[in-house]
Amino acid sequence: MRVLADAVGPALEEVLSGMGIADEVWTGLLGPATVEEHGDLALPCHRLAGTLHRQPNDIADDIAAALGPMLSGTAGVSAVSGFVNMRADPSWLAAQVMALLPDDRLGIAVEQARTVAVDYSAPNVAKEMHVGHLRSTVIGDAIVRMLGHKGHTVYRENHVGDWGTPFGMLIEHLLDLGEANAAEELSVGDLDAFYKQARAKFNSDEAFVARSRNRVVLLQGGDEETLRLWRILVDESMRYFNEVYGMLGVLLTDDDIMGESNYHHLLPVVVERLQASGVLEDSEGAKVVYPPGGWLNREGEPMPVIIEKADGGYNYATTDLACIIDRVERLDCDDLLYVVGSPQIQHFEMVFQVAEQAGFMGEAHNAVHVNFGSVLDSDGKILKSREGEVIKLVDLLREATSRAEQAIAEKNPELQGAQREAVARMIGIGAVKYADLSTERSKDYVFEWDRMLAFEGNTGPYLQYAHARICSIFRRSGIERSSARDASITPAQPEEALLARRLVNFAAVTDATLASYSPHTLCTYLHSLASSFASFYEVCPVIAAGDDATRDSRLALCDLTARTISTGLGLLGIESPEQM
RNA sequence: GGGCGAUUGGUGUAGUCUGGAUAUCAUGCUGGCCUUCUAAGCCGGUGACACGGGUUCGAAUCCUGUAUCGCCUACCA
Repeated sequence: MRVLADAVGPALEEVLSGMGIADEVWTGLLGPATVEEHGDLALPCHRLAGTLHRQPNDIADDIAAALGPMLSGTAGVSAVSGFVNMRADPSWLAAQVMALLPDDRLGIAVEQARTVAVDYSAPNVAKEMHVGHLRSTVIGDAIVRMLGHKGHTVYRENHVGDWGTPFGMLIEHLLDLGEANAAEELSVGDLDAFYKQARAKFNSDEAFVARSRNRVVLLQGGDEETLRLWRILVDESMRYFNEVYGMLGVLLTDDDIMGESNYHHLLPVVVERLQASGVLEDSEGAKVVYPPGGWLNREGEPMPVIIEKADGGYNYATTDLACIIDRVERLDCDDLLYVVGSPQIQHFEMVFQVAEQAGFMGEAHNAVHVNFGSVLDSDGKILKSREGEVIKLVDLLREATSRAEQAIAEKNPELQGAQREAVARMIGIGAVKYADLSTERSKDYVFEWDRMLAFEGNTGPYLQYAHARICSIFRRSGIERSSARDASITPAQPEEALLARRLVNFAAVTDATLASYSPHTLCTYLHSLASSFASFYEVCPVIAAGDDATRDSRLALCDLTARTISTGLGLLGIESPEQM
């Protein structure tokens, strides 16, 4: 509990410095009490025993005795088996919660603005978006929202795969189909079929292969007609991606597209600058850089980053270096975030090392690979679009929405028509997003329909349900939400006190979430908040509370809980319906 | 072969960075709770730190070895 730690800090410092304990020693020991009955904060004293030459129990007793009077009105202090425990005083807690009531930001501070580029989503033109693309898009979206809320300047960078050798093949297939037919084919959203047809011809038809190779040369050379055809592929794909983004409700727009083709003209510049900085070497006809990480290949020989291939072509790493230059020098970014899967850990480590070595980034720049685990099939293999039938993202989202609509029809038949559809969308999409955001991002997970579409337990709908119930209380009481905000809060019942404790932690949890770019931290918190609300809801009648003071206090707790849930879910890119 | 990472109740999962008291939550199974604000809910029971060493007053957490799994290991992106 950060607010309590801040509040008791000065008193602890006074007592412990009097005992000859340095600040950095005890601040490292102070933490949340691991046993809830003991309190909110604990200071284990066992490690002090050596330096003070006394028993941990005696040390804890002495600290507690000195601290107790000083913290009167803030926290109750006790000593148990070598731990000093501090429990927030109900009146102090009430004051903290009441301070949040009029605060639109619910305690979340605006920070000194940094400029941050977030690279995420990055689908491939003329390829289907499948469930594997979900994580980058959803995690990136949450990080973008949180950064913005903290006052930072954020550049959303959608690094679309819109360039490279497959486009020769794709353009020739487009011509074979005829432009109008091809556009039709693409707009239906069956990108996989289009890609597979092209690939099949490429594998079986030599004339087609020759045309494709020639077409790549024309594309690279800037041939106008070829570029026009390429544009059709890109535009049709982007139209489809935007449809998916619309269903998902993420912030990405056409303005955020910075595909690989945008960096194409910079690639020779990357080579020149690496050359100039003296790190570029020749190896087997290719131009390479050996970053300082001690990387080895299969044969145990030093492994380089390939900047320019022996045939004069460029690699992925070269484009990433061009991106770094662009983001640092044109956008003036402090932080570069890459929301990209874990298999590319080594790639990014090497690229970052090259960028530092060549002076593209300095001490002030902070490049982070926000990696995430793979989506696996039921055999534990990575879901790949090339083999087998892959679940299309749109199908997952449609299924989620339709299951949600079915659930509403059963559980709340009064919701009808367009309103029901809108709520079904919020619940269905919220469930899918929450399922993806709520586990630690670096872990792999096995894709299961029922896991992604669960509406019970630790799920998005559970949090939305708590929110909707609160809205319902206000609807029935006829009391305006805003009128609850100058109430006096008295957390008399244990359920009320627990709810208050959780509410007060929101800002600290949000900061911790952003510090590690781990949306699951916020998810875990919001679930515990919703859970403590549900317990409160069972035992603390609000509208039918015995007296006005209790009712107003509870209404204020409800209002604050609803705002915390909707703000928290909002930071994750999940909506909070008022009814469900 | 080398490198990186993972392993927590039947299942899924938090905690591991920064060691602390009785390991979180969910699901499953099980026993209760709808004439009062939405039962997508609440209350109770059940059940887990891969294995072996080491460091420490104290290890899921740090070090080390083993097993199993995943990823990466130069001209794909």
